[in-house]
Amino acid sequence: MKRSVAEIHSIHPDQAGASRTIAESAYRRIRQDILWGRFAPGSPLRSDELRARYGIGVSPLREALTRLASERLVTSVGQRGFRVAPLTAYDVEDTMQTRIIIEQEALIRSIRNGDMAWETALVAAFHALSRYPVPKEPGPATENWAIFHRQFHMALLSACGSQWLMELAGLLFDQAERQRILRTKFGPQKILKRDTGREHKEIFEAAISRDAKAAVRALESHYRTTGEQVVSVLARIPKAVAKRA
Amino acid sequence: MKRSVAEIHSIHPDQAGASRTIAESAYRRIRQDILWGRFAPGSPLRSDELRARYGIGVSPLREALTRLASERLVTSVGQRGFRVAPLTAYDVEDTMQTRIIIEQEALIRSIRNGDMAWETALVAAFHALSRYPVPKEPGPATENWAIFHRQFHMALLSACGSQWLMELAGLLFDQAERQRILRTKFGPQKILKRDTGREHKEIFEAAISRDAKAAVRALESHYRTTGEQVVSVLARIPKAVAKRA
DNA sequence: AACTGAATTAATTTCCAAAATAATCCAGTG
DNA sequence: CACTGGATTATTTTGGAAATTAATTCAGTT
Repeated sequence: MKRSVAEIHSIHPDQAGASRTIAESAYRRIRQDILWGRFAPGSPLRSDELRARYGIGVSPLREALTRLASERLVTSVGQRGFRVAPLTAYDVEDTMQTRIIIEQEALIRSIRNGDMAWETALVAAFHALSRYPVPKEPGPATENWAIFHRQFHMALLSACGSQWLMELAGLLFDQAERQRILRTKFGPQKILKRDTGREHKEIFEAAISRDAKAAVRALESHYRTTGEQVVSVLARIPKAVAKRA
Repeated sequence: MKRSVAEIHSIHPDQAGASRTIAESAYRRIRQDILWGRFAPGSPLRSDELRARYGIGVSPLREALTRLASERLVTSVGQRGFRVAPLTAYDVEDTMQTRIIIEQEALIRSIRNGDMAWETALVAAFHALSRYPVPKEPGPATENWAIFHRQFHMALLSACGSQWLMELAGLLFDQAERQRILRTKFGPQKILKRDTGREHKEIFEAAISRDAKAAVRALESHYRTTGEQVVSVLARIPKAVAKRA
């Protein structure tokens, strides 16, 4: 039994429709704030502060944090509350490698199974991404670019036929996304002697021409470079020092 | 940077120490009840009923269910509550295949990296599993066997060095575990013309003798057989009919 | 009968105050 | 001065009542 692209596509919170509950929307807002580095890695997420910040009660807040903990964006220790997940070189490395495992498989299957709908969606996603100017500095334009970026990468995999692979790929994508954002936000500007547009083009063209080997190679190198860049500026990223042992 | 076996080992809820909060223990108890098929796939999890059953308030209950939803053991639709995740042939197939991808990689790395501590832990886990009588019918003995079974499979992978791979393997193991339990609980008894003990022995011996190829092959066939058996009795597994469209 | 929609009932979701636990402070002691 | 233990304060966690939303019932109409 196989699933259509449309069925599997866009299962992720980011693109899902309007939130039906406060807990859901709190989850998204906090998630976004963590992804965009508005809380330093390791910093405590105190319930009163967050309640004030998002204007909600404890129950939906707790629900949101629990959910984020299960995807490793926050950590939680019983009776000692929640913190933004810290970030170590090990985490970056591990995320990158695991991501490659998952996406490699998904990409191969996608290229094998992809029908015309897949091609079309991919072309569209690539076009949107390539036409959107790569932002020079943080701001709302950057956040838009990030949406197109995510959609492009997910579109690549979307014909893989596996709900689990899609979900795990999304999960790890967002982990890497936080790392990437922290890097651009706190790392030095000049590190950017890298042509991301070209890298995407390479992946795209290999995928569209059904060259699985080349596509996987390009994707892997793309992720590897990102990972290495993050590691190289890790020291500059602010970390909240654990006050409470 | 690499992590020790001990660090990565036993990160999963099942084996973690005593729960520090009610929400945590509710999470475990409900989880266990779902895994062991005490709620039919698709059946609604009504908050009043669960509160009475586990003797807890709404807040920890909700937290537990949210957490279970994030690992796909329950589904949730905003404003319409939670249900035990349904089970389709697609789910079984997808879980199996994804599991193979993850564990294959983890097992290869584990065999490559495993030190003496890994070997020792593996020998111990295998011994415990092989000496424990394979239970004929459901009961507490079966639940004990399941613990040893899980520990053996995780011990195989425990030297892979990747936290993510371990976590994802655990997640998918438990998905497959629910499927397996549903099968033994509701499927016909006689299907058991299968020597699980032999299969484990094969995997174990290949791993210990550092034959990655053979180990992966044996593991894959082990999982494939399990998956096929589940699919074959899927129709017999009770499903709650959706009363509320 | 089949359909509509208002009224009723049932369920989930939220807020908040009380309870439980952890962190901090501080005086007293060796 | 370091250290212990008890009191104080800060924070998390929980239970339940109130608010919100969904499901059902049923009278009125065609």
